[in-house]
Amino acid sequence: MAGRTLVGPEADALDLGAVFRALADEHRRSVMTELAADRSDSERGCNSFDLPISKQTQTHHFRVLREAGLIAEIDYGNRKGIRLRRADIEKRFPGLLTLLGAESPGGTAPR
Amino acid sequence: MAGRTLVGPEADALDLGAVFRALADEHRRSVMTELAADRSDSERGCNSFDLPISKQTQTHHFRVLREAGLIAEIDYGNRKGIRLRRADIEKRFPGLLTLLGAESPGGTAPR
DNA sequence: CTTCATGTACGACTTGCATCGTACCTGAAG
DNA sequence: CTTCAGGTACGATGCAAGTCGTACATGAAG
Repeated sequence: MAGRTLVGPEADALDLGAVFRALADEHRRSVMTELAADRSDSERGCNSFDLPISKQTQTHHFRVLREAGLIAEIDYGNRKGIRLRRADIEKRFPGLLTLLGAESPGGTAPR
Repeated sequence: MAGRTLVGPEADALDLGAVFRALADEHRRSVMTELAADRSDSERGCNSFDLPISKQTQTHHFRVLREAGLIAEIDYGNRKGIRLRRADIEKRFPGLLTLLGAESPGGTAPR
């Protein structure tokens, strides 16, 4: 029941280059935007994001997000959970998550 | 004497994906970090950044930064000036420039 | 004019990366 | 046990991007 938690680098070791590279992809950014919008930071299933890509590619993207230090993955064996590392991100790069929310209001929004 | 100013998209049209893609490259990020650190926002020559890459590649990188809306290029014909679009960036993505300054304190810094 | 430094245009090369096909593993349900 | 869904590992593929070589344009200096 208790799965092993896979985490990337520690909070102080987060690399801004890796973070920007991770957030450069549309699919990964949409995942992060959803996670950042949920203030409860509840654990989510990794197929609850409705990504229009195959399973293998999703695995790849979640790995990139984890290695960038943005999320933690909880491995249950045949299932996987995703959790946003909000505290660590805010500690190392304050304001980054707020920035993700600023994507719609004025950008692609029809207003 | 007065060169033509080349600017990318307007402030409201800045795309977060393009911005992250632009900042994902080490060389472009170093340029932006230097620009963000100079609070006077003075115009700078484009070879004042000591980039360890060829002229052609520098041209390419500055073009990417301009098309992402992060800088403006002033064309003097045989010379070029670089200016940070601080106001526009702060208006659309407040806190982004501050984030660039957070690269050293705790990351690659020797402490 | 010629010379020179700066920057660009075009093309080629190489690397990185997103994507998917196939095969395999894991745990739950039957 | 078998079946099945969720996830991973590995390899292949196609495309985007960083890099540079060659050639050319621009304006200043001589």
